[in-house]
Amino acid sequence: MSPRPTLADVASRAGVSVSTASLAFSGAGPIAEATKQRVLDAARELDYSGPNPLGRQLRSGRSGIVGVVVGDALKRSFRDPVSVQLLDGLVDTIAPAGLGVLLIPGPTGVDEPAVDPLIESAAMDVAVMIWGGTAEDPTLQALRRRGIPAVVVEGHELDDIVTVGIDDRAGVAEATRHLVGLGHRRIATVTLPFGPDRRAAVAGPERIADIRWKIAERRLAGIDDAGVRPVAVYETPASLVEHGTAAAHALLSGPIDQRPTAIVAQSDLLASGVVIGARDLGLRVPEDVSIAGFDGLDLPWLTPDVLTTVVQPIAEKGAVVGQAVQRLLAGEQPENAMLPVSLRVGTTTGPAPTA
Amino acid sequence: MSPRPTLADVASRAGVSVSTASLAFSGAGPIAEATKQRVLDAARELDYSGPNPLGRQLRSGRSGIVGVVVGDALKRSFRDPVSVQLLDGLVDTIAPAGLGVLLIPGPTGVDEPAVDPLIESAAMDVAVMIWGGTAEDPTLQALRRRGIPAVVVEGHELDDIVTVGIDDRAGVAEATRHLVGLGHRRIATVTLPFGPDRRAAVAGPERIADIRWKIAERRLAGIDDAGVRPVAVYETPASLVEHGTAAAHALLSGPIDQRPTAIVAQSDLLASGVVIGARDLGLRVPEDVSIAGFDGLDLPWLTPDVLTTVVQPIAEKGAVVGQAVQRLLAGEQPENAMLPVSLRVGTTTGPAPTA
DNA sequence: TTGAAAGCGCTAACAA
DNA sequence: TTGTTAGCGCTTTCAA
Repeated sequence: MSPRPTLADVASRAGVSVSTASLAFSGAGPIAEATKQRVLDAARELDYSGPNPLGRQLRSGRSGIVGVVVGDALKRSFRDPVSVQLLDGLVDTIAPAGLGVLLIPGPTGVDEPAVDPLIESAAMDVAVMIWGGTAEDPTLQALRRRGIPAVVVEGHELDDIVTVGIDDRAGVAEATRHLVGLGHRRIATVTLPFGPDRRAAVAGPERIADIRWKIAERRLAGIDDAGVRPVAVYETPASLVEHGTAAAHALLSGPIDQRPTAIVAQSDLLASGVVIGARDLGLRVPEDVSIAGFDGLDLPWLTPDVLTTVVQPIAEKGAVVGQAVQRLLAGEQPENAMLPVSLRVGTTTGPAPTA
Repeated sequence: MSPRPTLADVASRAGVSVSTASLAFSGAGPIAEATKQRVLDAARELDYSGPNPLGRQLRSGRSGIVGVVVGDALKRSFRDPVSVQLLDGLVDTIAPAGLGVLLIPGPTGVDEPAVDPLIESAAMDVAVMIWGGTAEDPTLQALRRRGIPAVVVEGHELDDIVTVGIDDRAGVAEATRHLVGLGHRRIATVTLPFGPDRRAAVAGPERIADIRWKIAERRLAGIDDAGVRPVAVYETPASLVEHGTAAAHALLSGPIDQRPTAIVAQSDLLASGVVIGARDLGLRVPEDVSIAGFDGLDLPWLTPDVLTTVVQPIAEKGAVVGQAVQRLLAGEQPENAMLPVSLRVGTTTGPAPTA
């Protein structure tokens, strides 16, 4: 089989110059209809399927690729519907602009601090980090070094990157106040990971003072904002149902007069795990314990129960990220964005037990 | 800010030729250690972060990109853990080779037959379709036209593409025989989508004769292989819990002497939905109705129940796809692969009710 | 409306 | 071990 034909082959077969042939495909300049047809015919005859993107990319200096750094192994990230829906909103927004998403696995753990080779050397015009990242993040540093602009979701606000987040602090505060209003006084919380050194345990004050990832920190601060001091802060290694279940077992096994009457989880997956764990222990939800989540997901397996949760506009967040990406590509400097959230009261929270 | 430095800038600052500078970065030839250091120093001084991938790509004719066509809107595809775990296995396998995954949304519906523009014009060396695709699939045709080799998961076996699948037909047959062995005679089945025109309804014979997507067809054939004629075939629009629940409502609402005593679902998500739906109707699982699934997922929210299911090696399937991709890149012609499955008996199947 | 020519940034023969 | 040279396939001035 012969090598793939190039634009030059097509041009010579059509009896025109390469530049004219280019025009026939790009439509980026005036060209006689007849000439154009001749070029396209020649292309068909040669089985030429259009300009090689590699040539175009080198010439334009643009790859049309948006690198998306997911928080972790894909397997873990994508078990989280929040990441997936965000990605979906992002793709929907940038696809019309001809941009594609390159998946880049994030750091797998503390022990393996090396960034994925794709971050060092893949062609991309912009990068998106969908889950946090600290200022000294090696990923961010590598991107900086390469001069690739970045959009960070739920991260620290830094000067040289664009941040897109939600008002999660206020959301958690509202959920907490809702519980206080129901008479709850012993409130515990189940959090997202504090940083790359993921743990599954109740966190002490020193540990809490050393939270790396902003998202956990802000949502924890929301409880404080509501004037509540949680009776326990349980840190999970990932936003997954099973970690919520483990948290429930740890938090709810104590004597009735000491165990929390309400639990605020920092994600819906964790919250639904807490619901399951509470039931494992023979507790009724919400009669014995009230449980609130965060995200506003649809959790079909919880039906008929509906989680009380802080609803965040996930797809919209993805769209906002997509817009920021396009603005960066256009050479503009997008503003940081902060999207609002709202409390949705479901069936998993109720009056505090009177006992 | 000045334009990004190029290899030529670095070379001239280091007082060497461009090709020597190239060697300093690629290590693809003999170079004196001192020279190399000089080049790297010059690079650091100029804030040069390594060769521009675009140049390398054009030169080599390779983008290092594997386009992965997901079955549908990402949102839907990635709610399916099977797709996600497959992708994870694939990424793990090809990442060490420096290959990246470009996400390409598949066709959204019948009404919108256009393929994603990325398929027509994104730079990629190989394409992977993670969920079926028929011979006349526009996606496959576009790839063919562009001369991009393809690996298809769970699809038709075609001459010019590599197929990776599992022995699902035998797996379903085994699950069905397990039920027959438990005394079940009235067995219904809940299937994956038949094709792009997704429906949620019991399918008649004509509809069944016109299944487009191989995966549903093969798993249905497995029931036949076990010598069972299903009392009803319920087709779902997607492998999601809620569709399984709807199927259960449709299949299990009839009078006790007519309703199926066992249901074989073509996925675990569907099966767990069926379990939930059966319980909604006040039926006990497995006392009143036995339910078997397919995939072998961990479903934390089903605990303490464990689904009886056909376990498939999903991550391994992803790895096999990754190997096929690399072989194609090496110019070889990989064999089609068919991976084995095995039945895992859980707590959701039991003896047929004696009534 | 078309063509000639330059060059995007890099790598790889080949020669020195 | 290093340098010279050519060119990957394309787009875009600029001139005709």
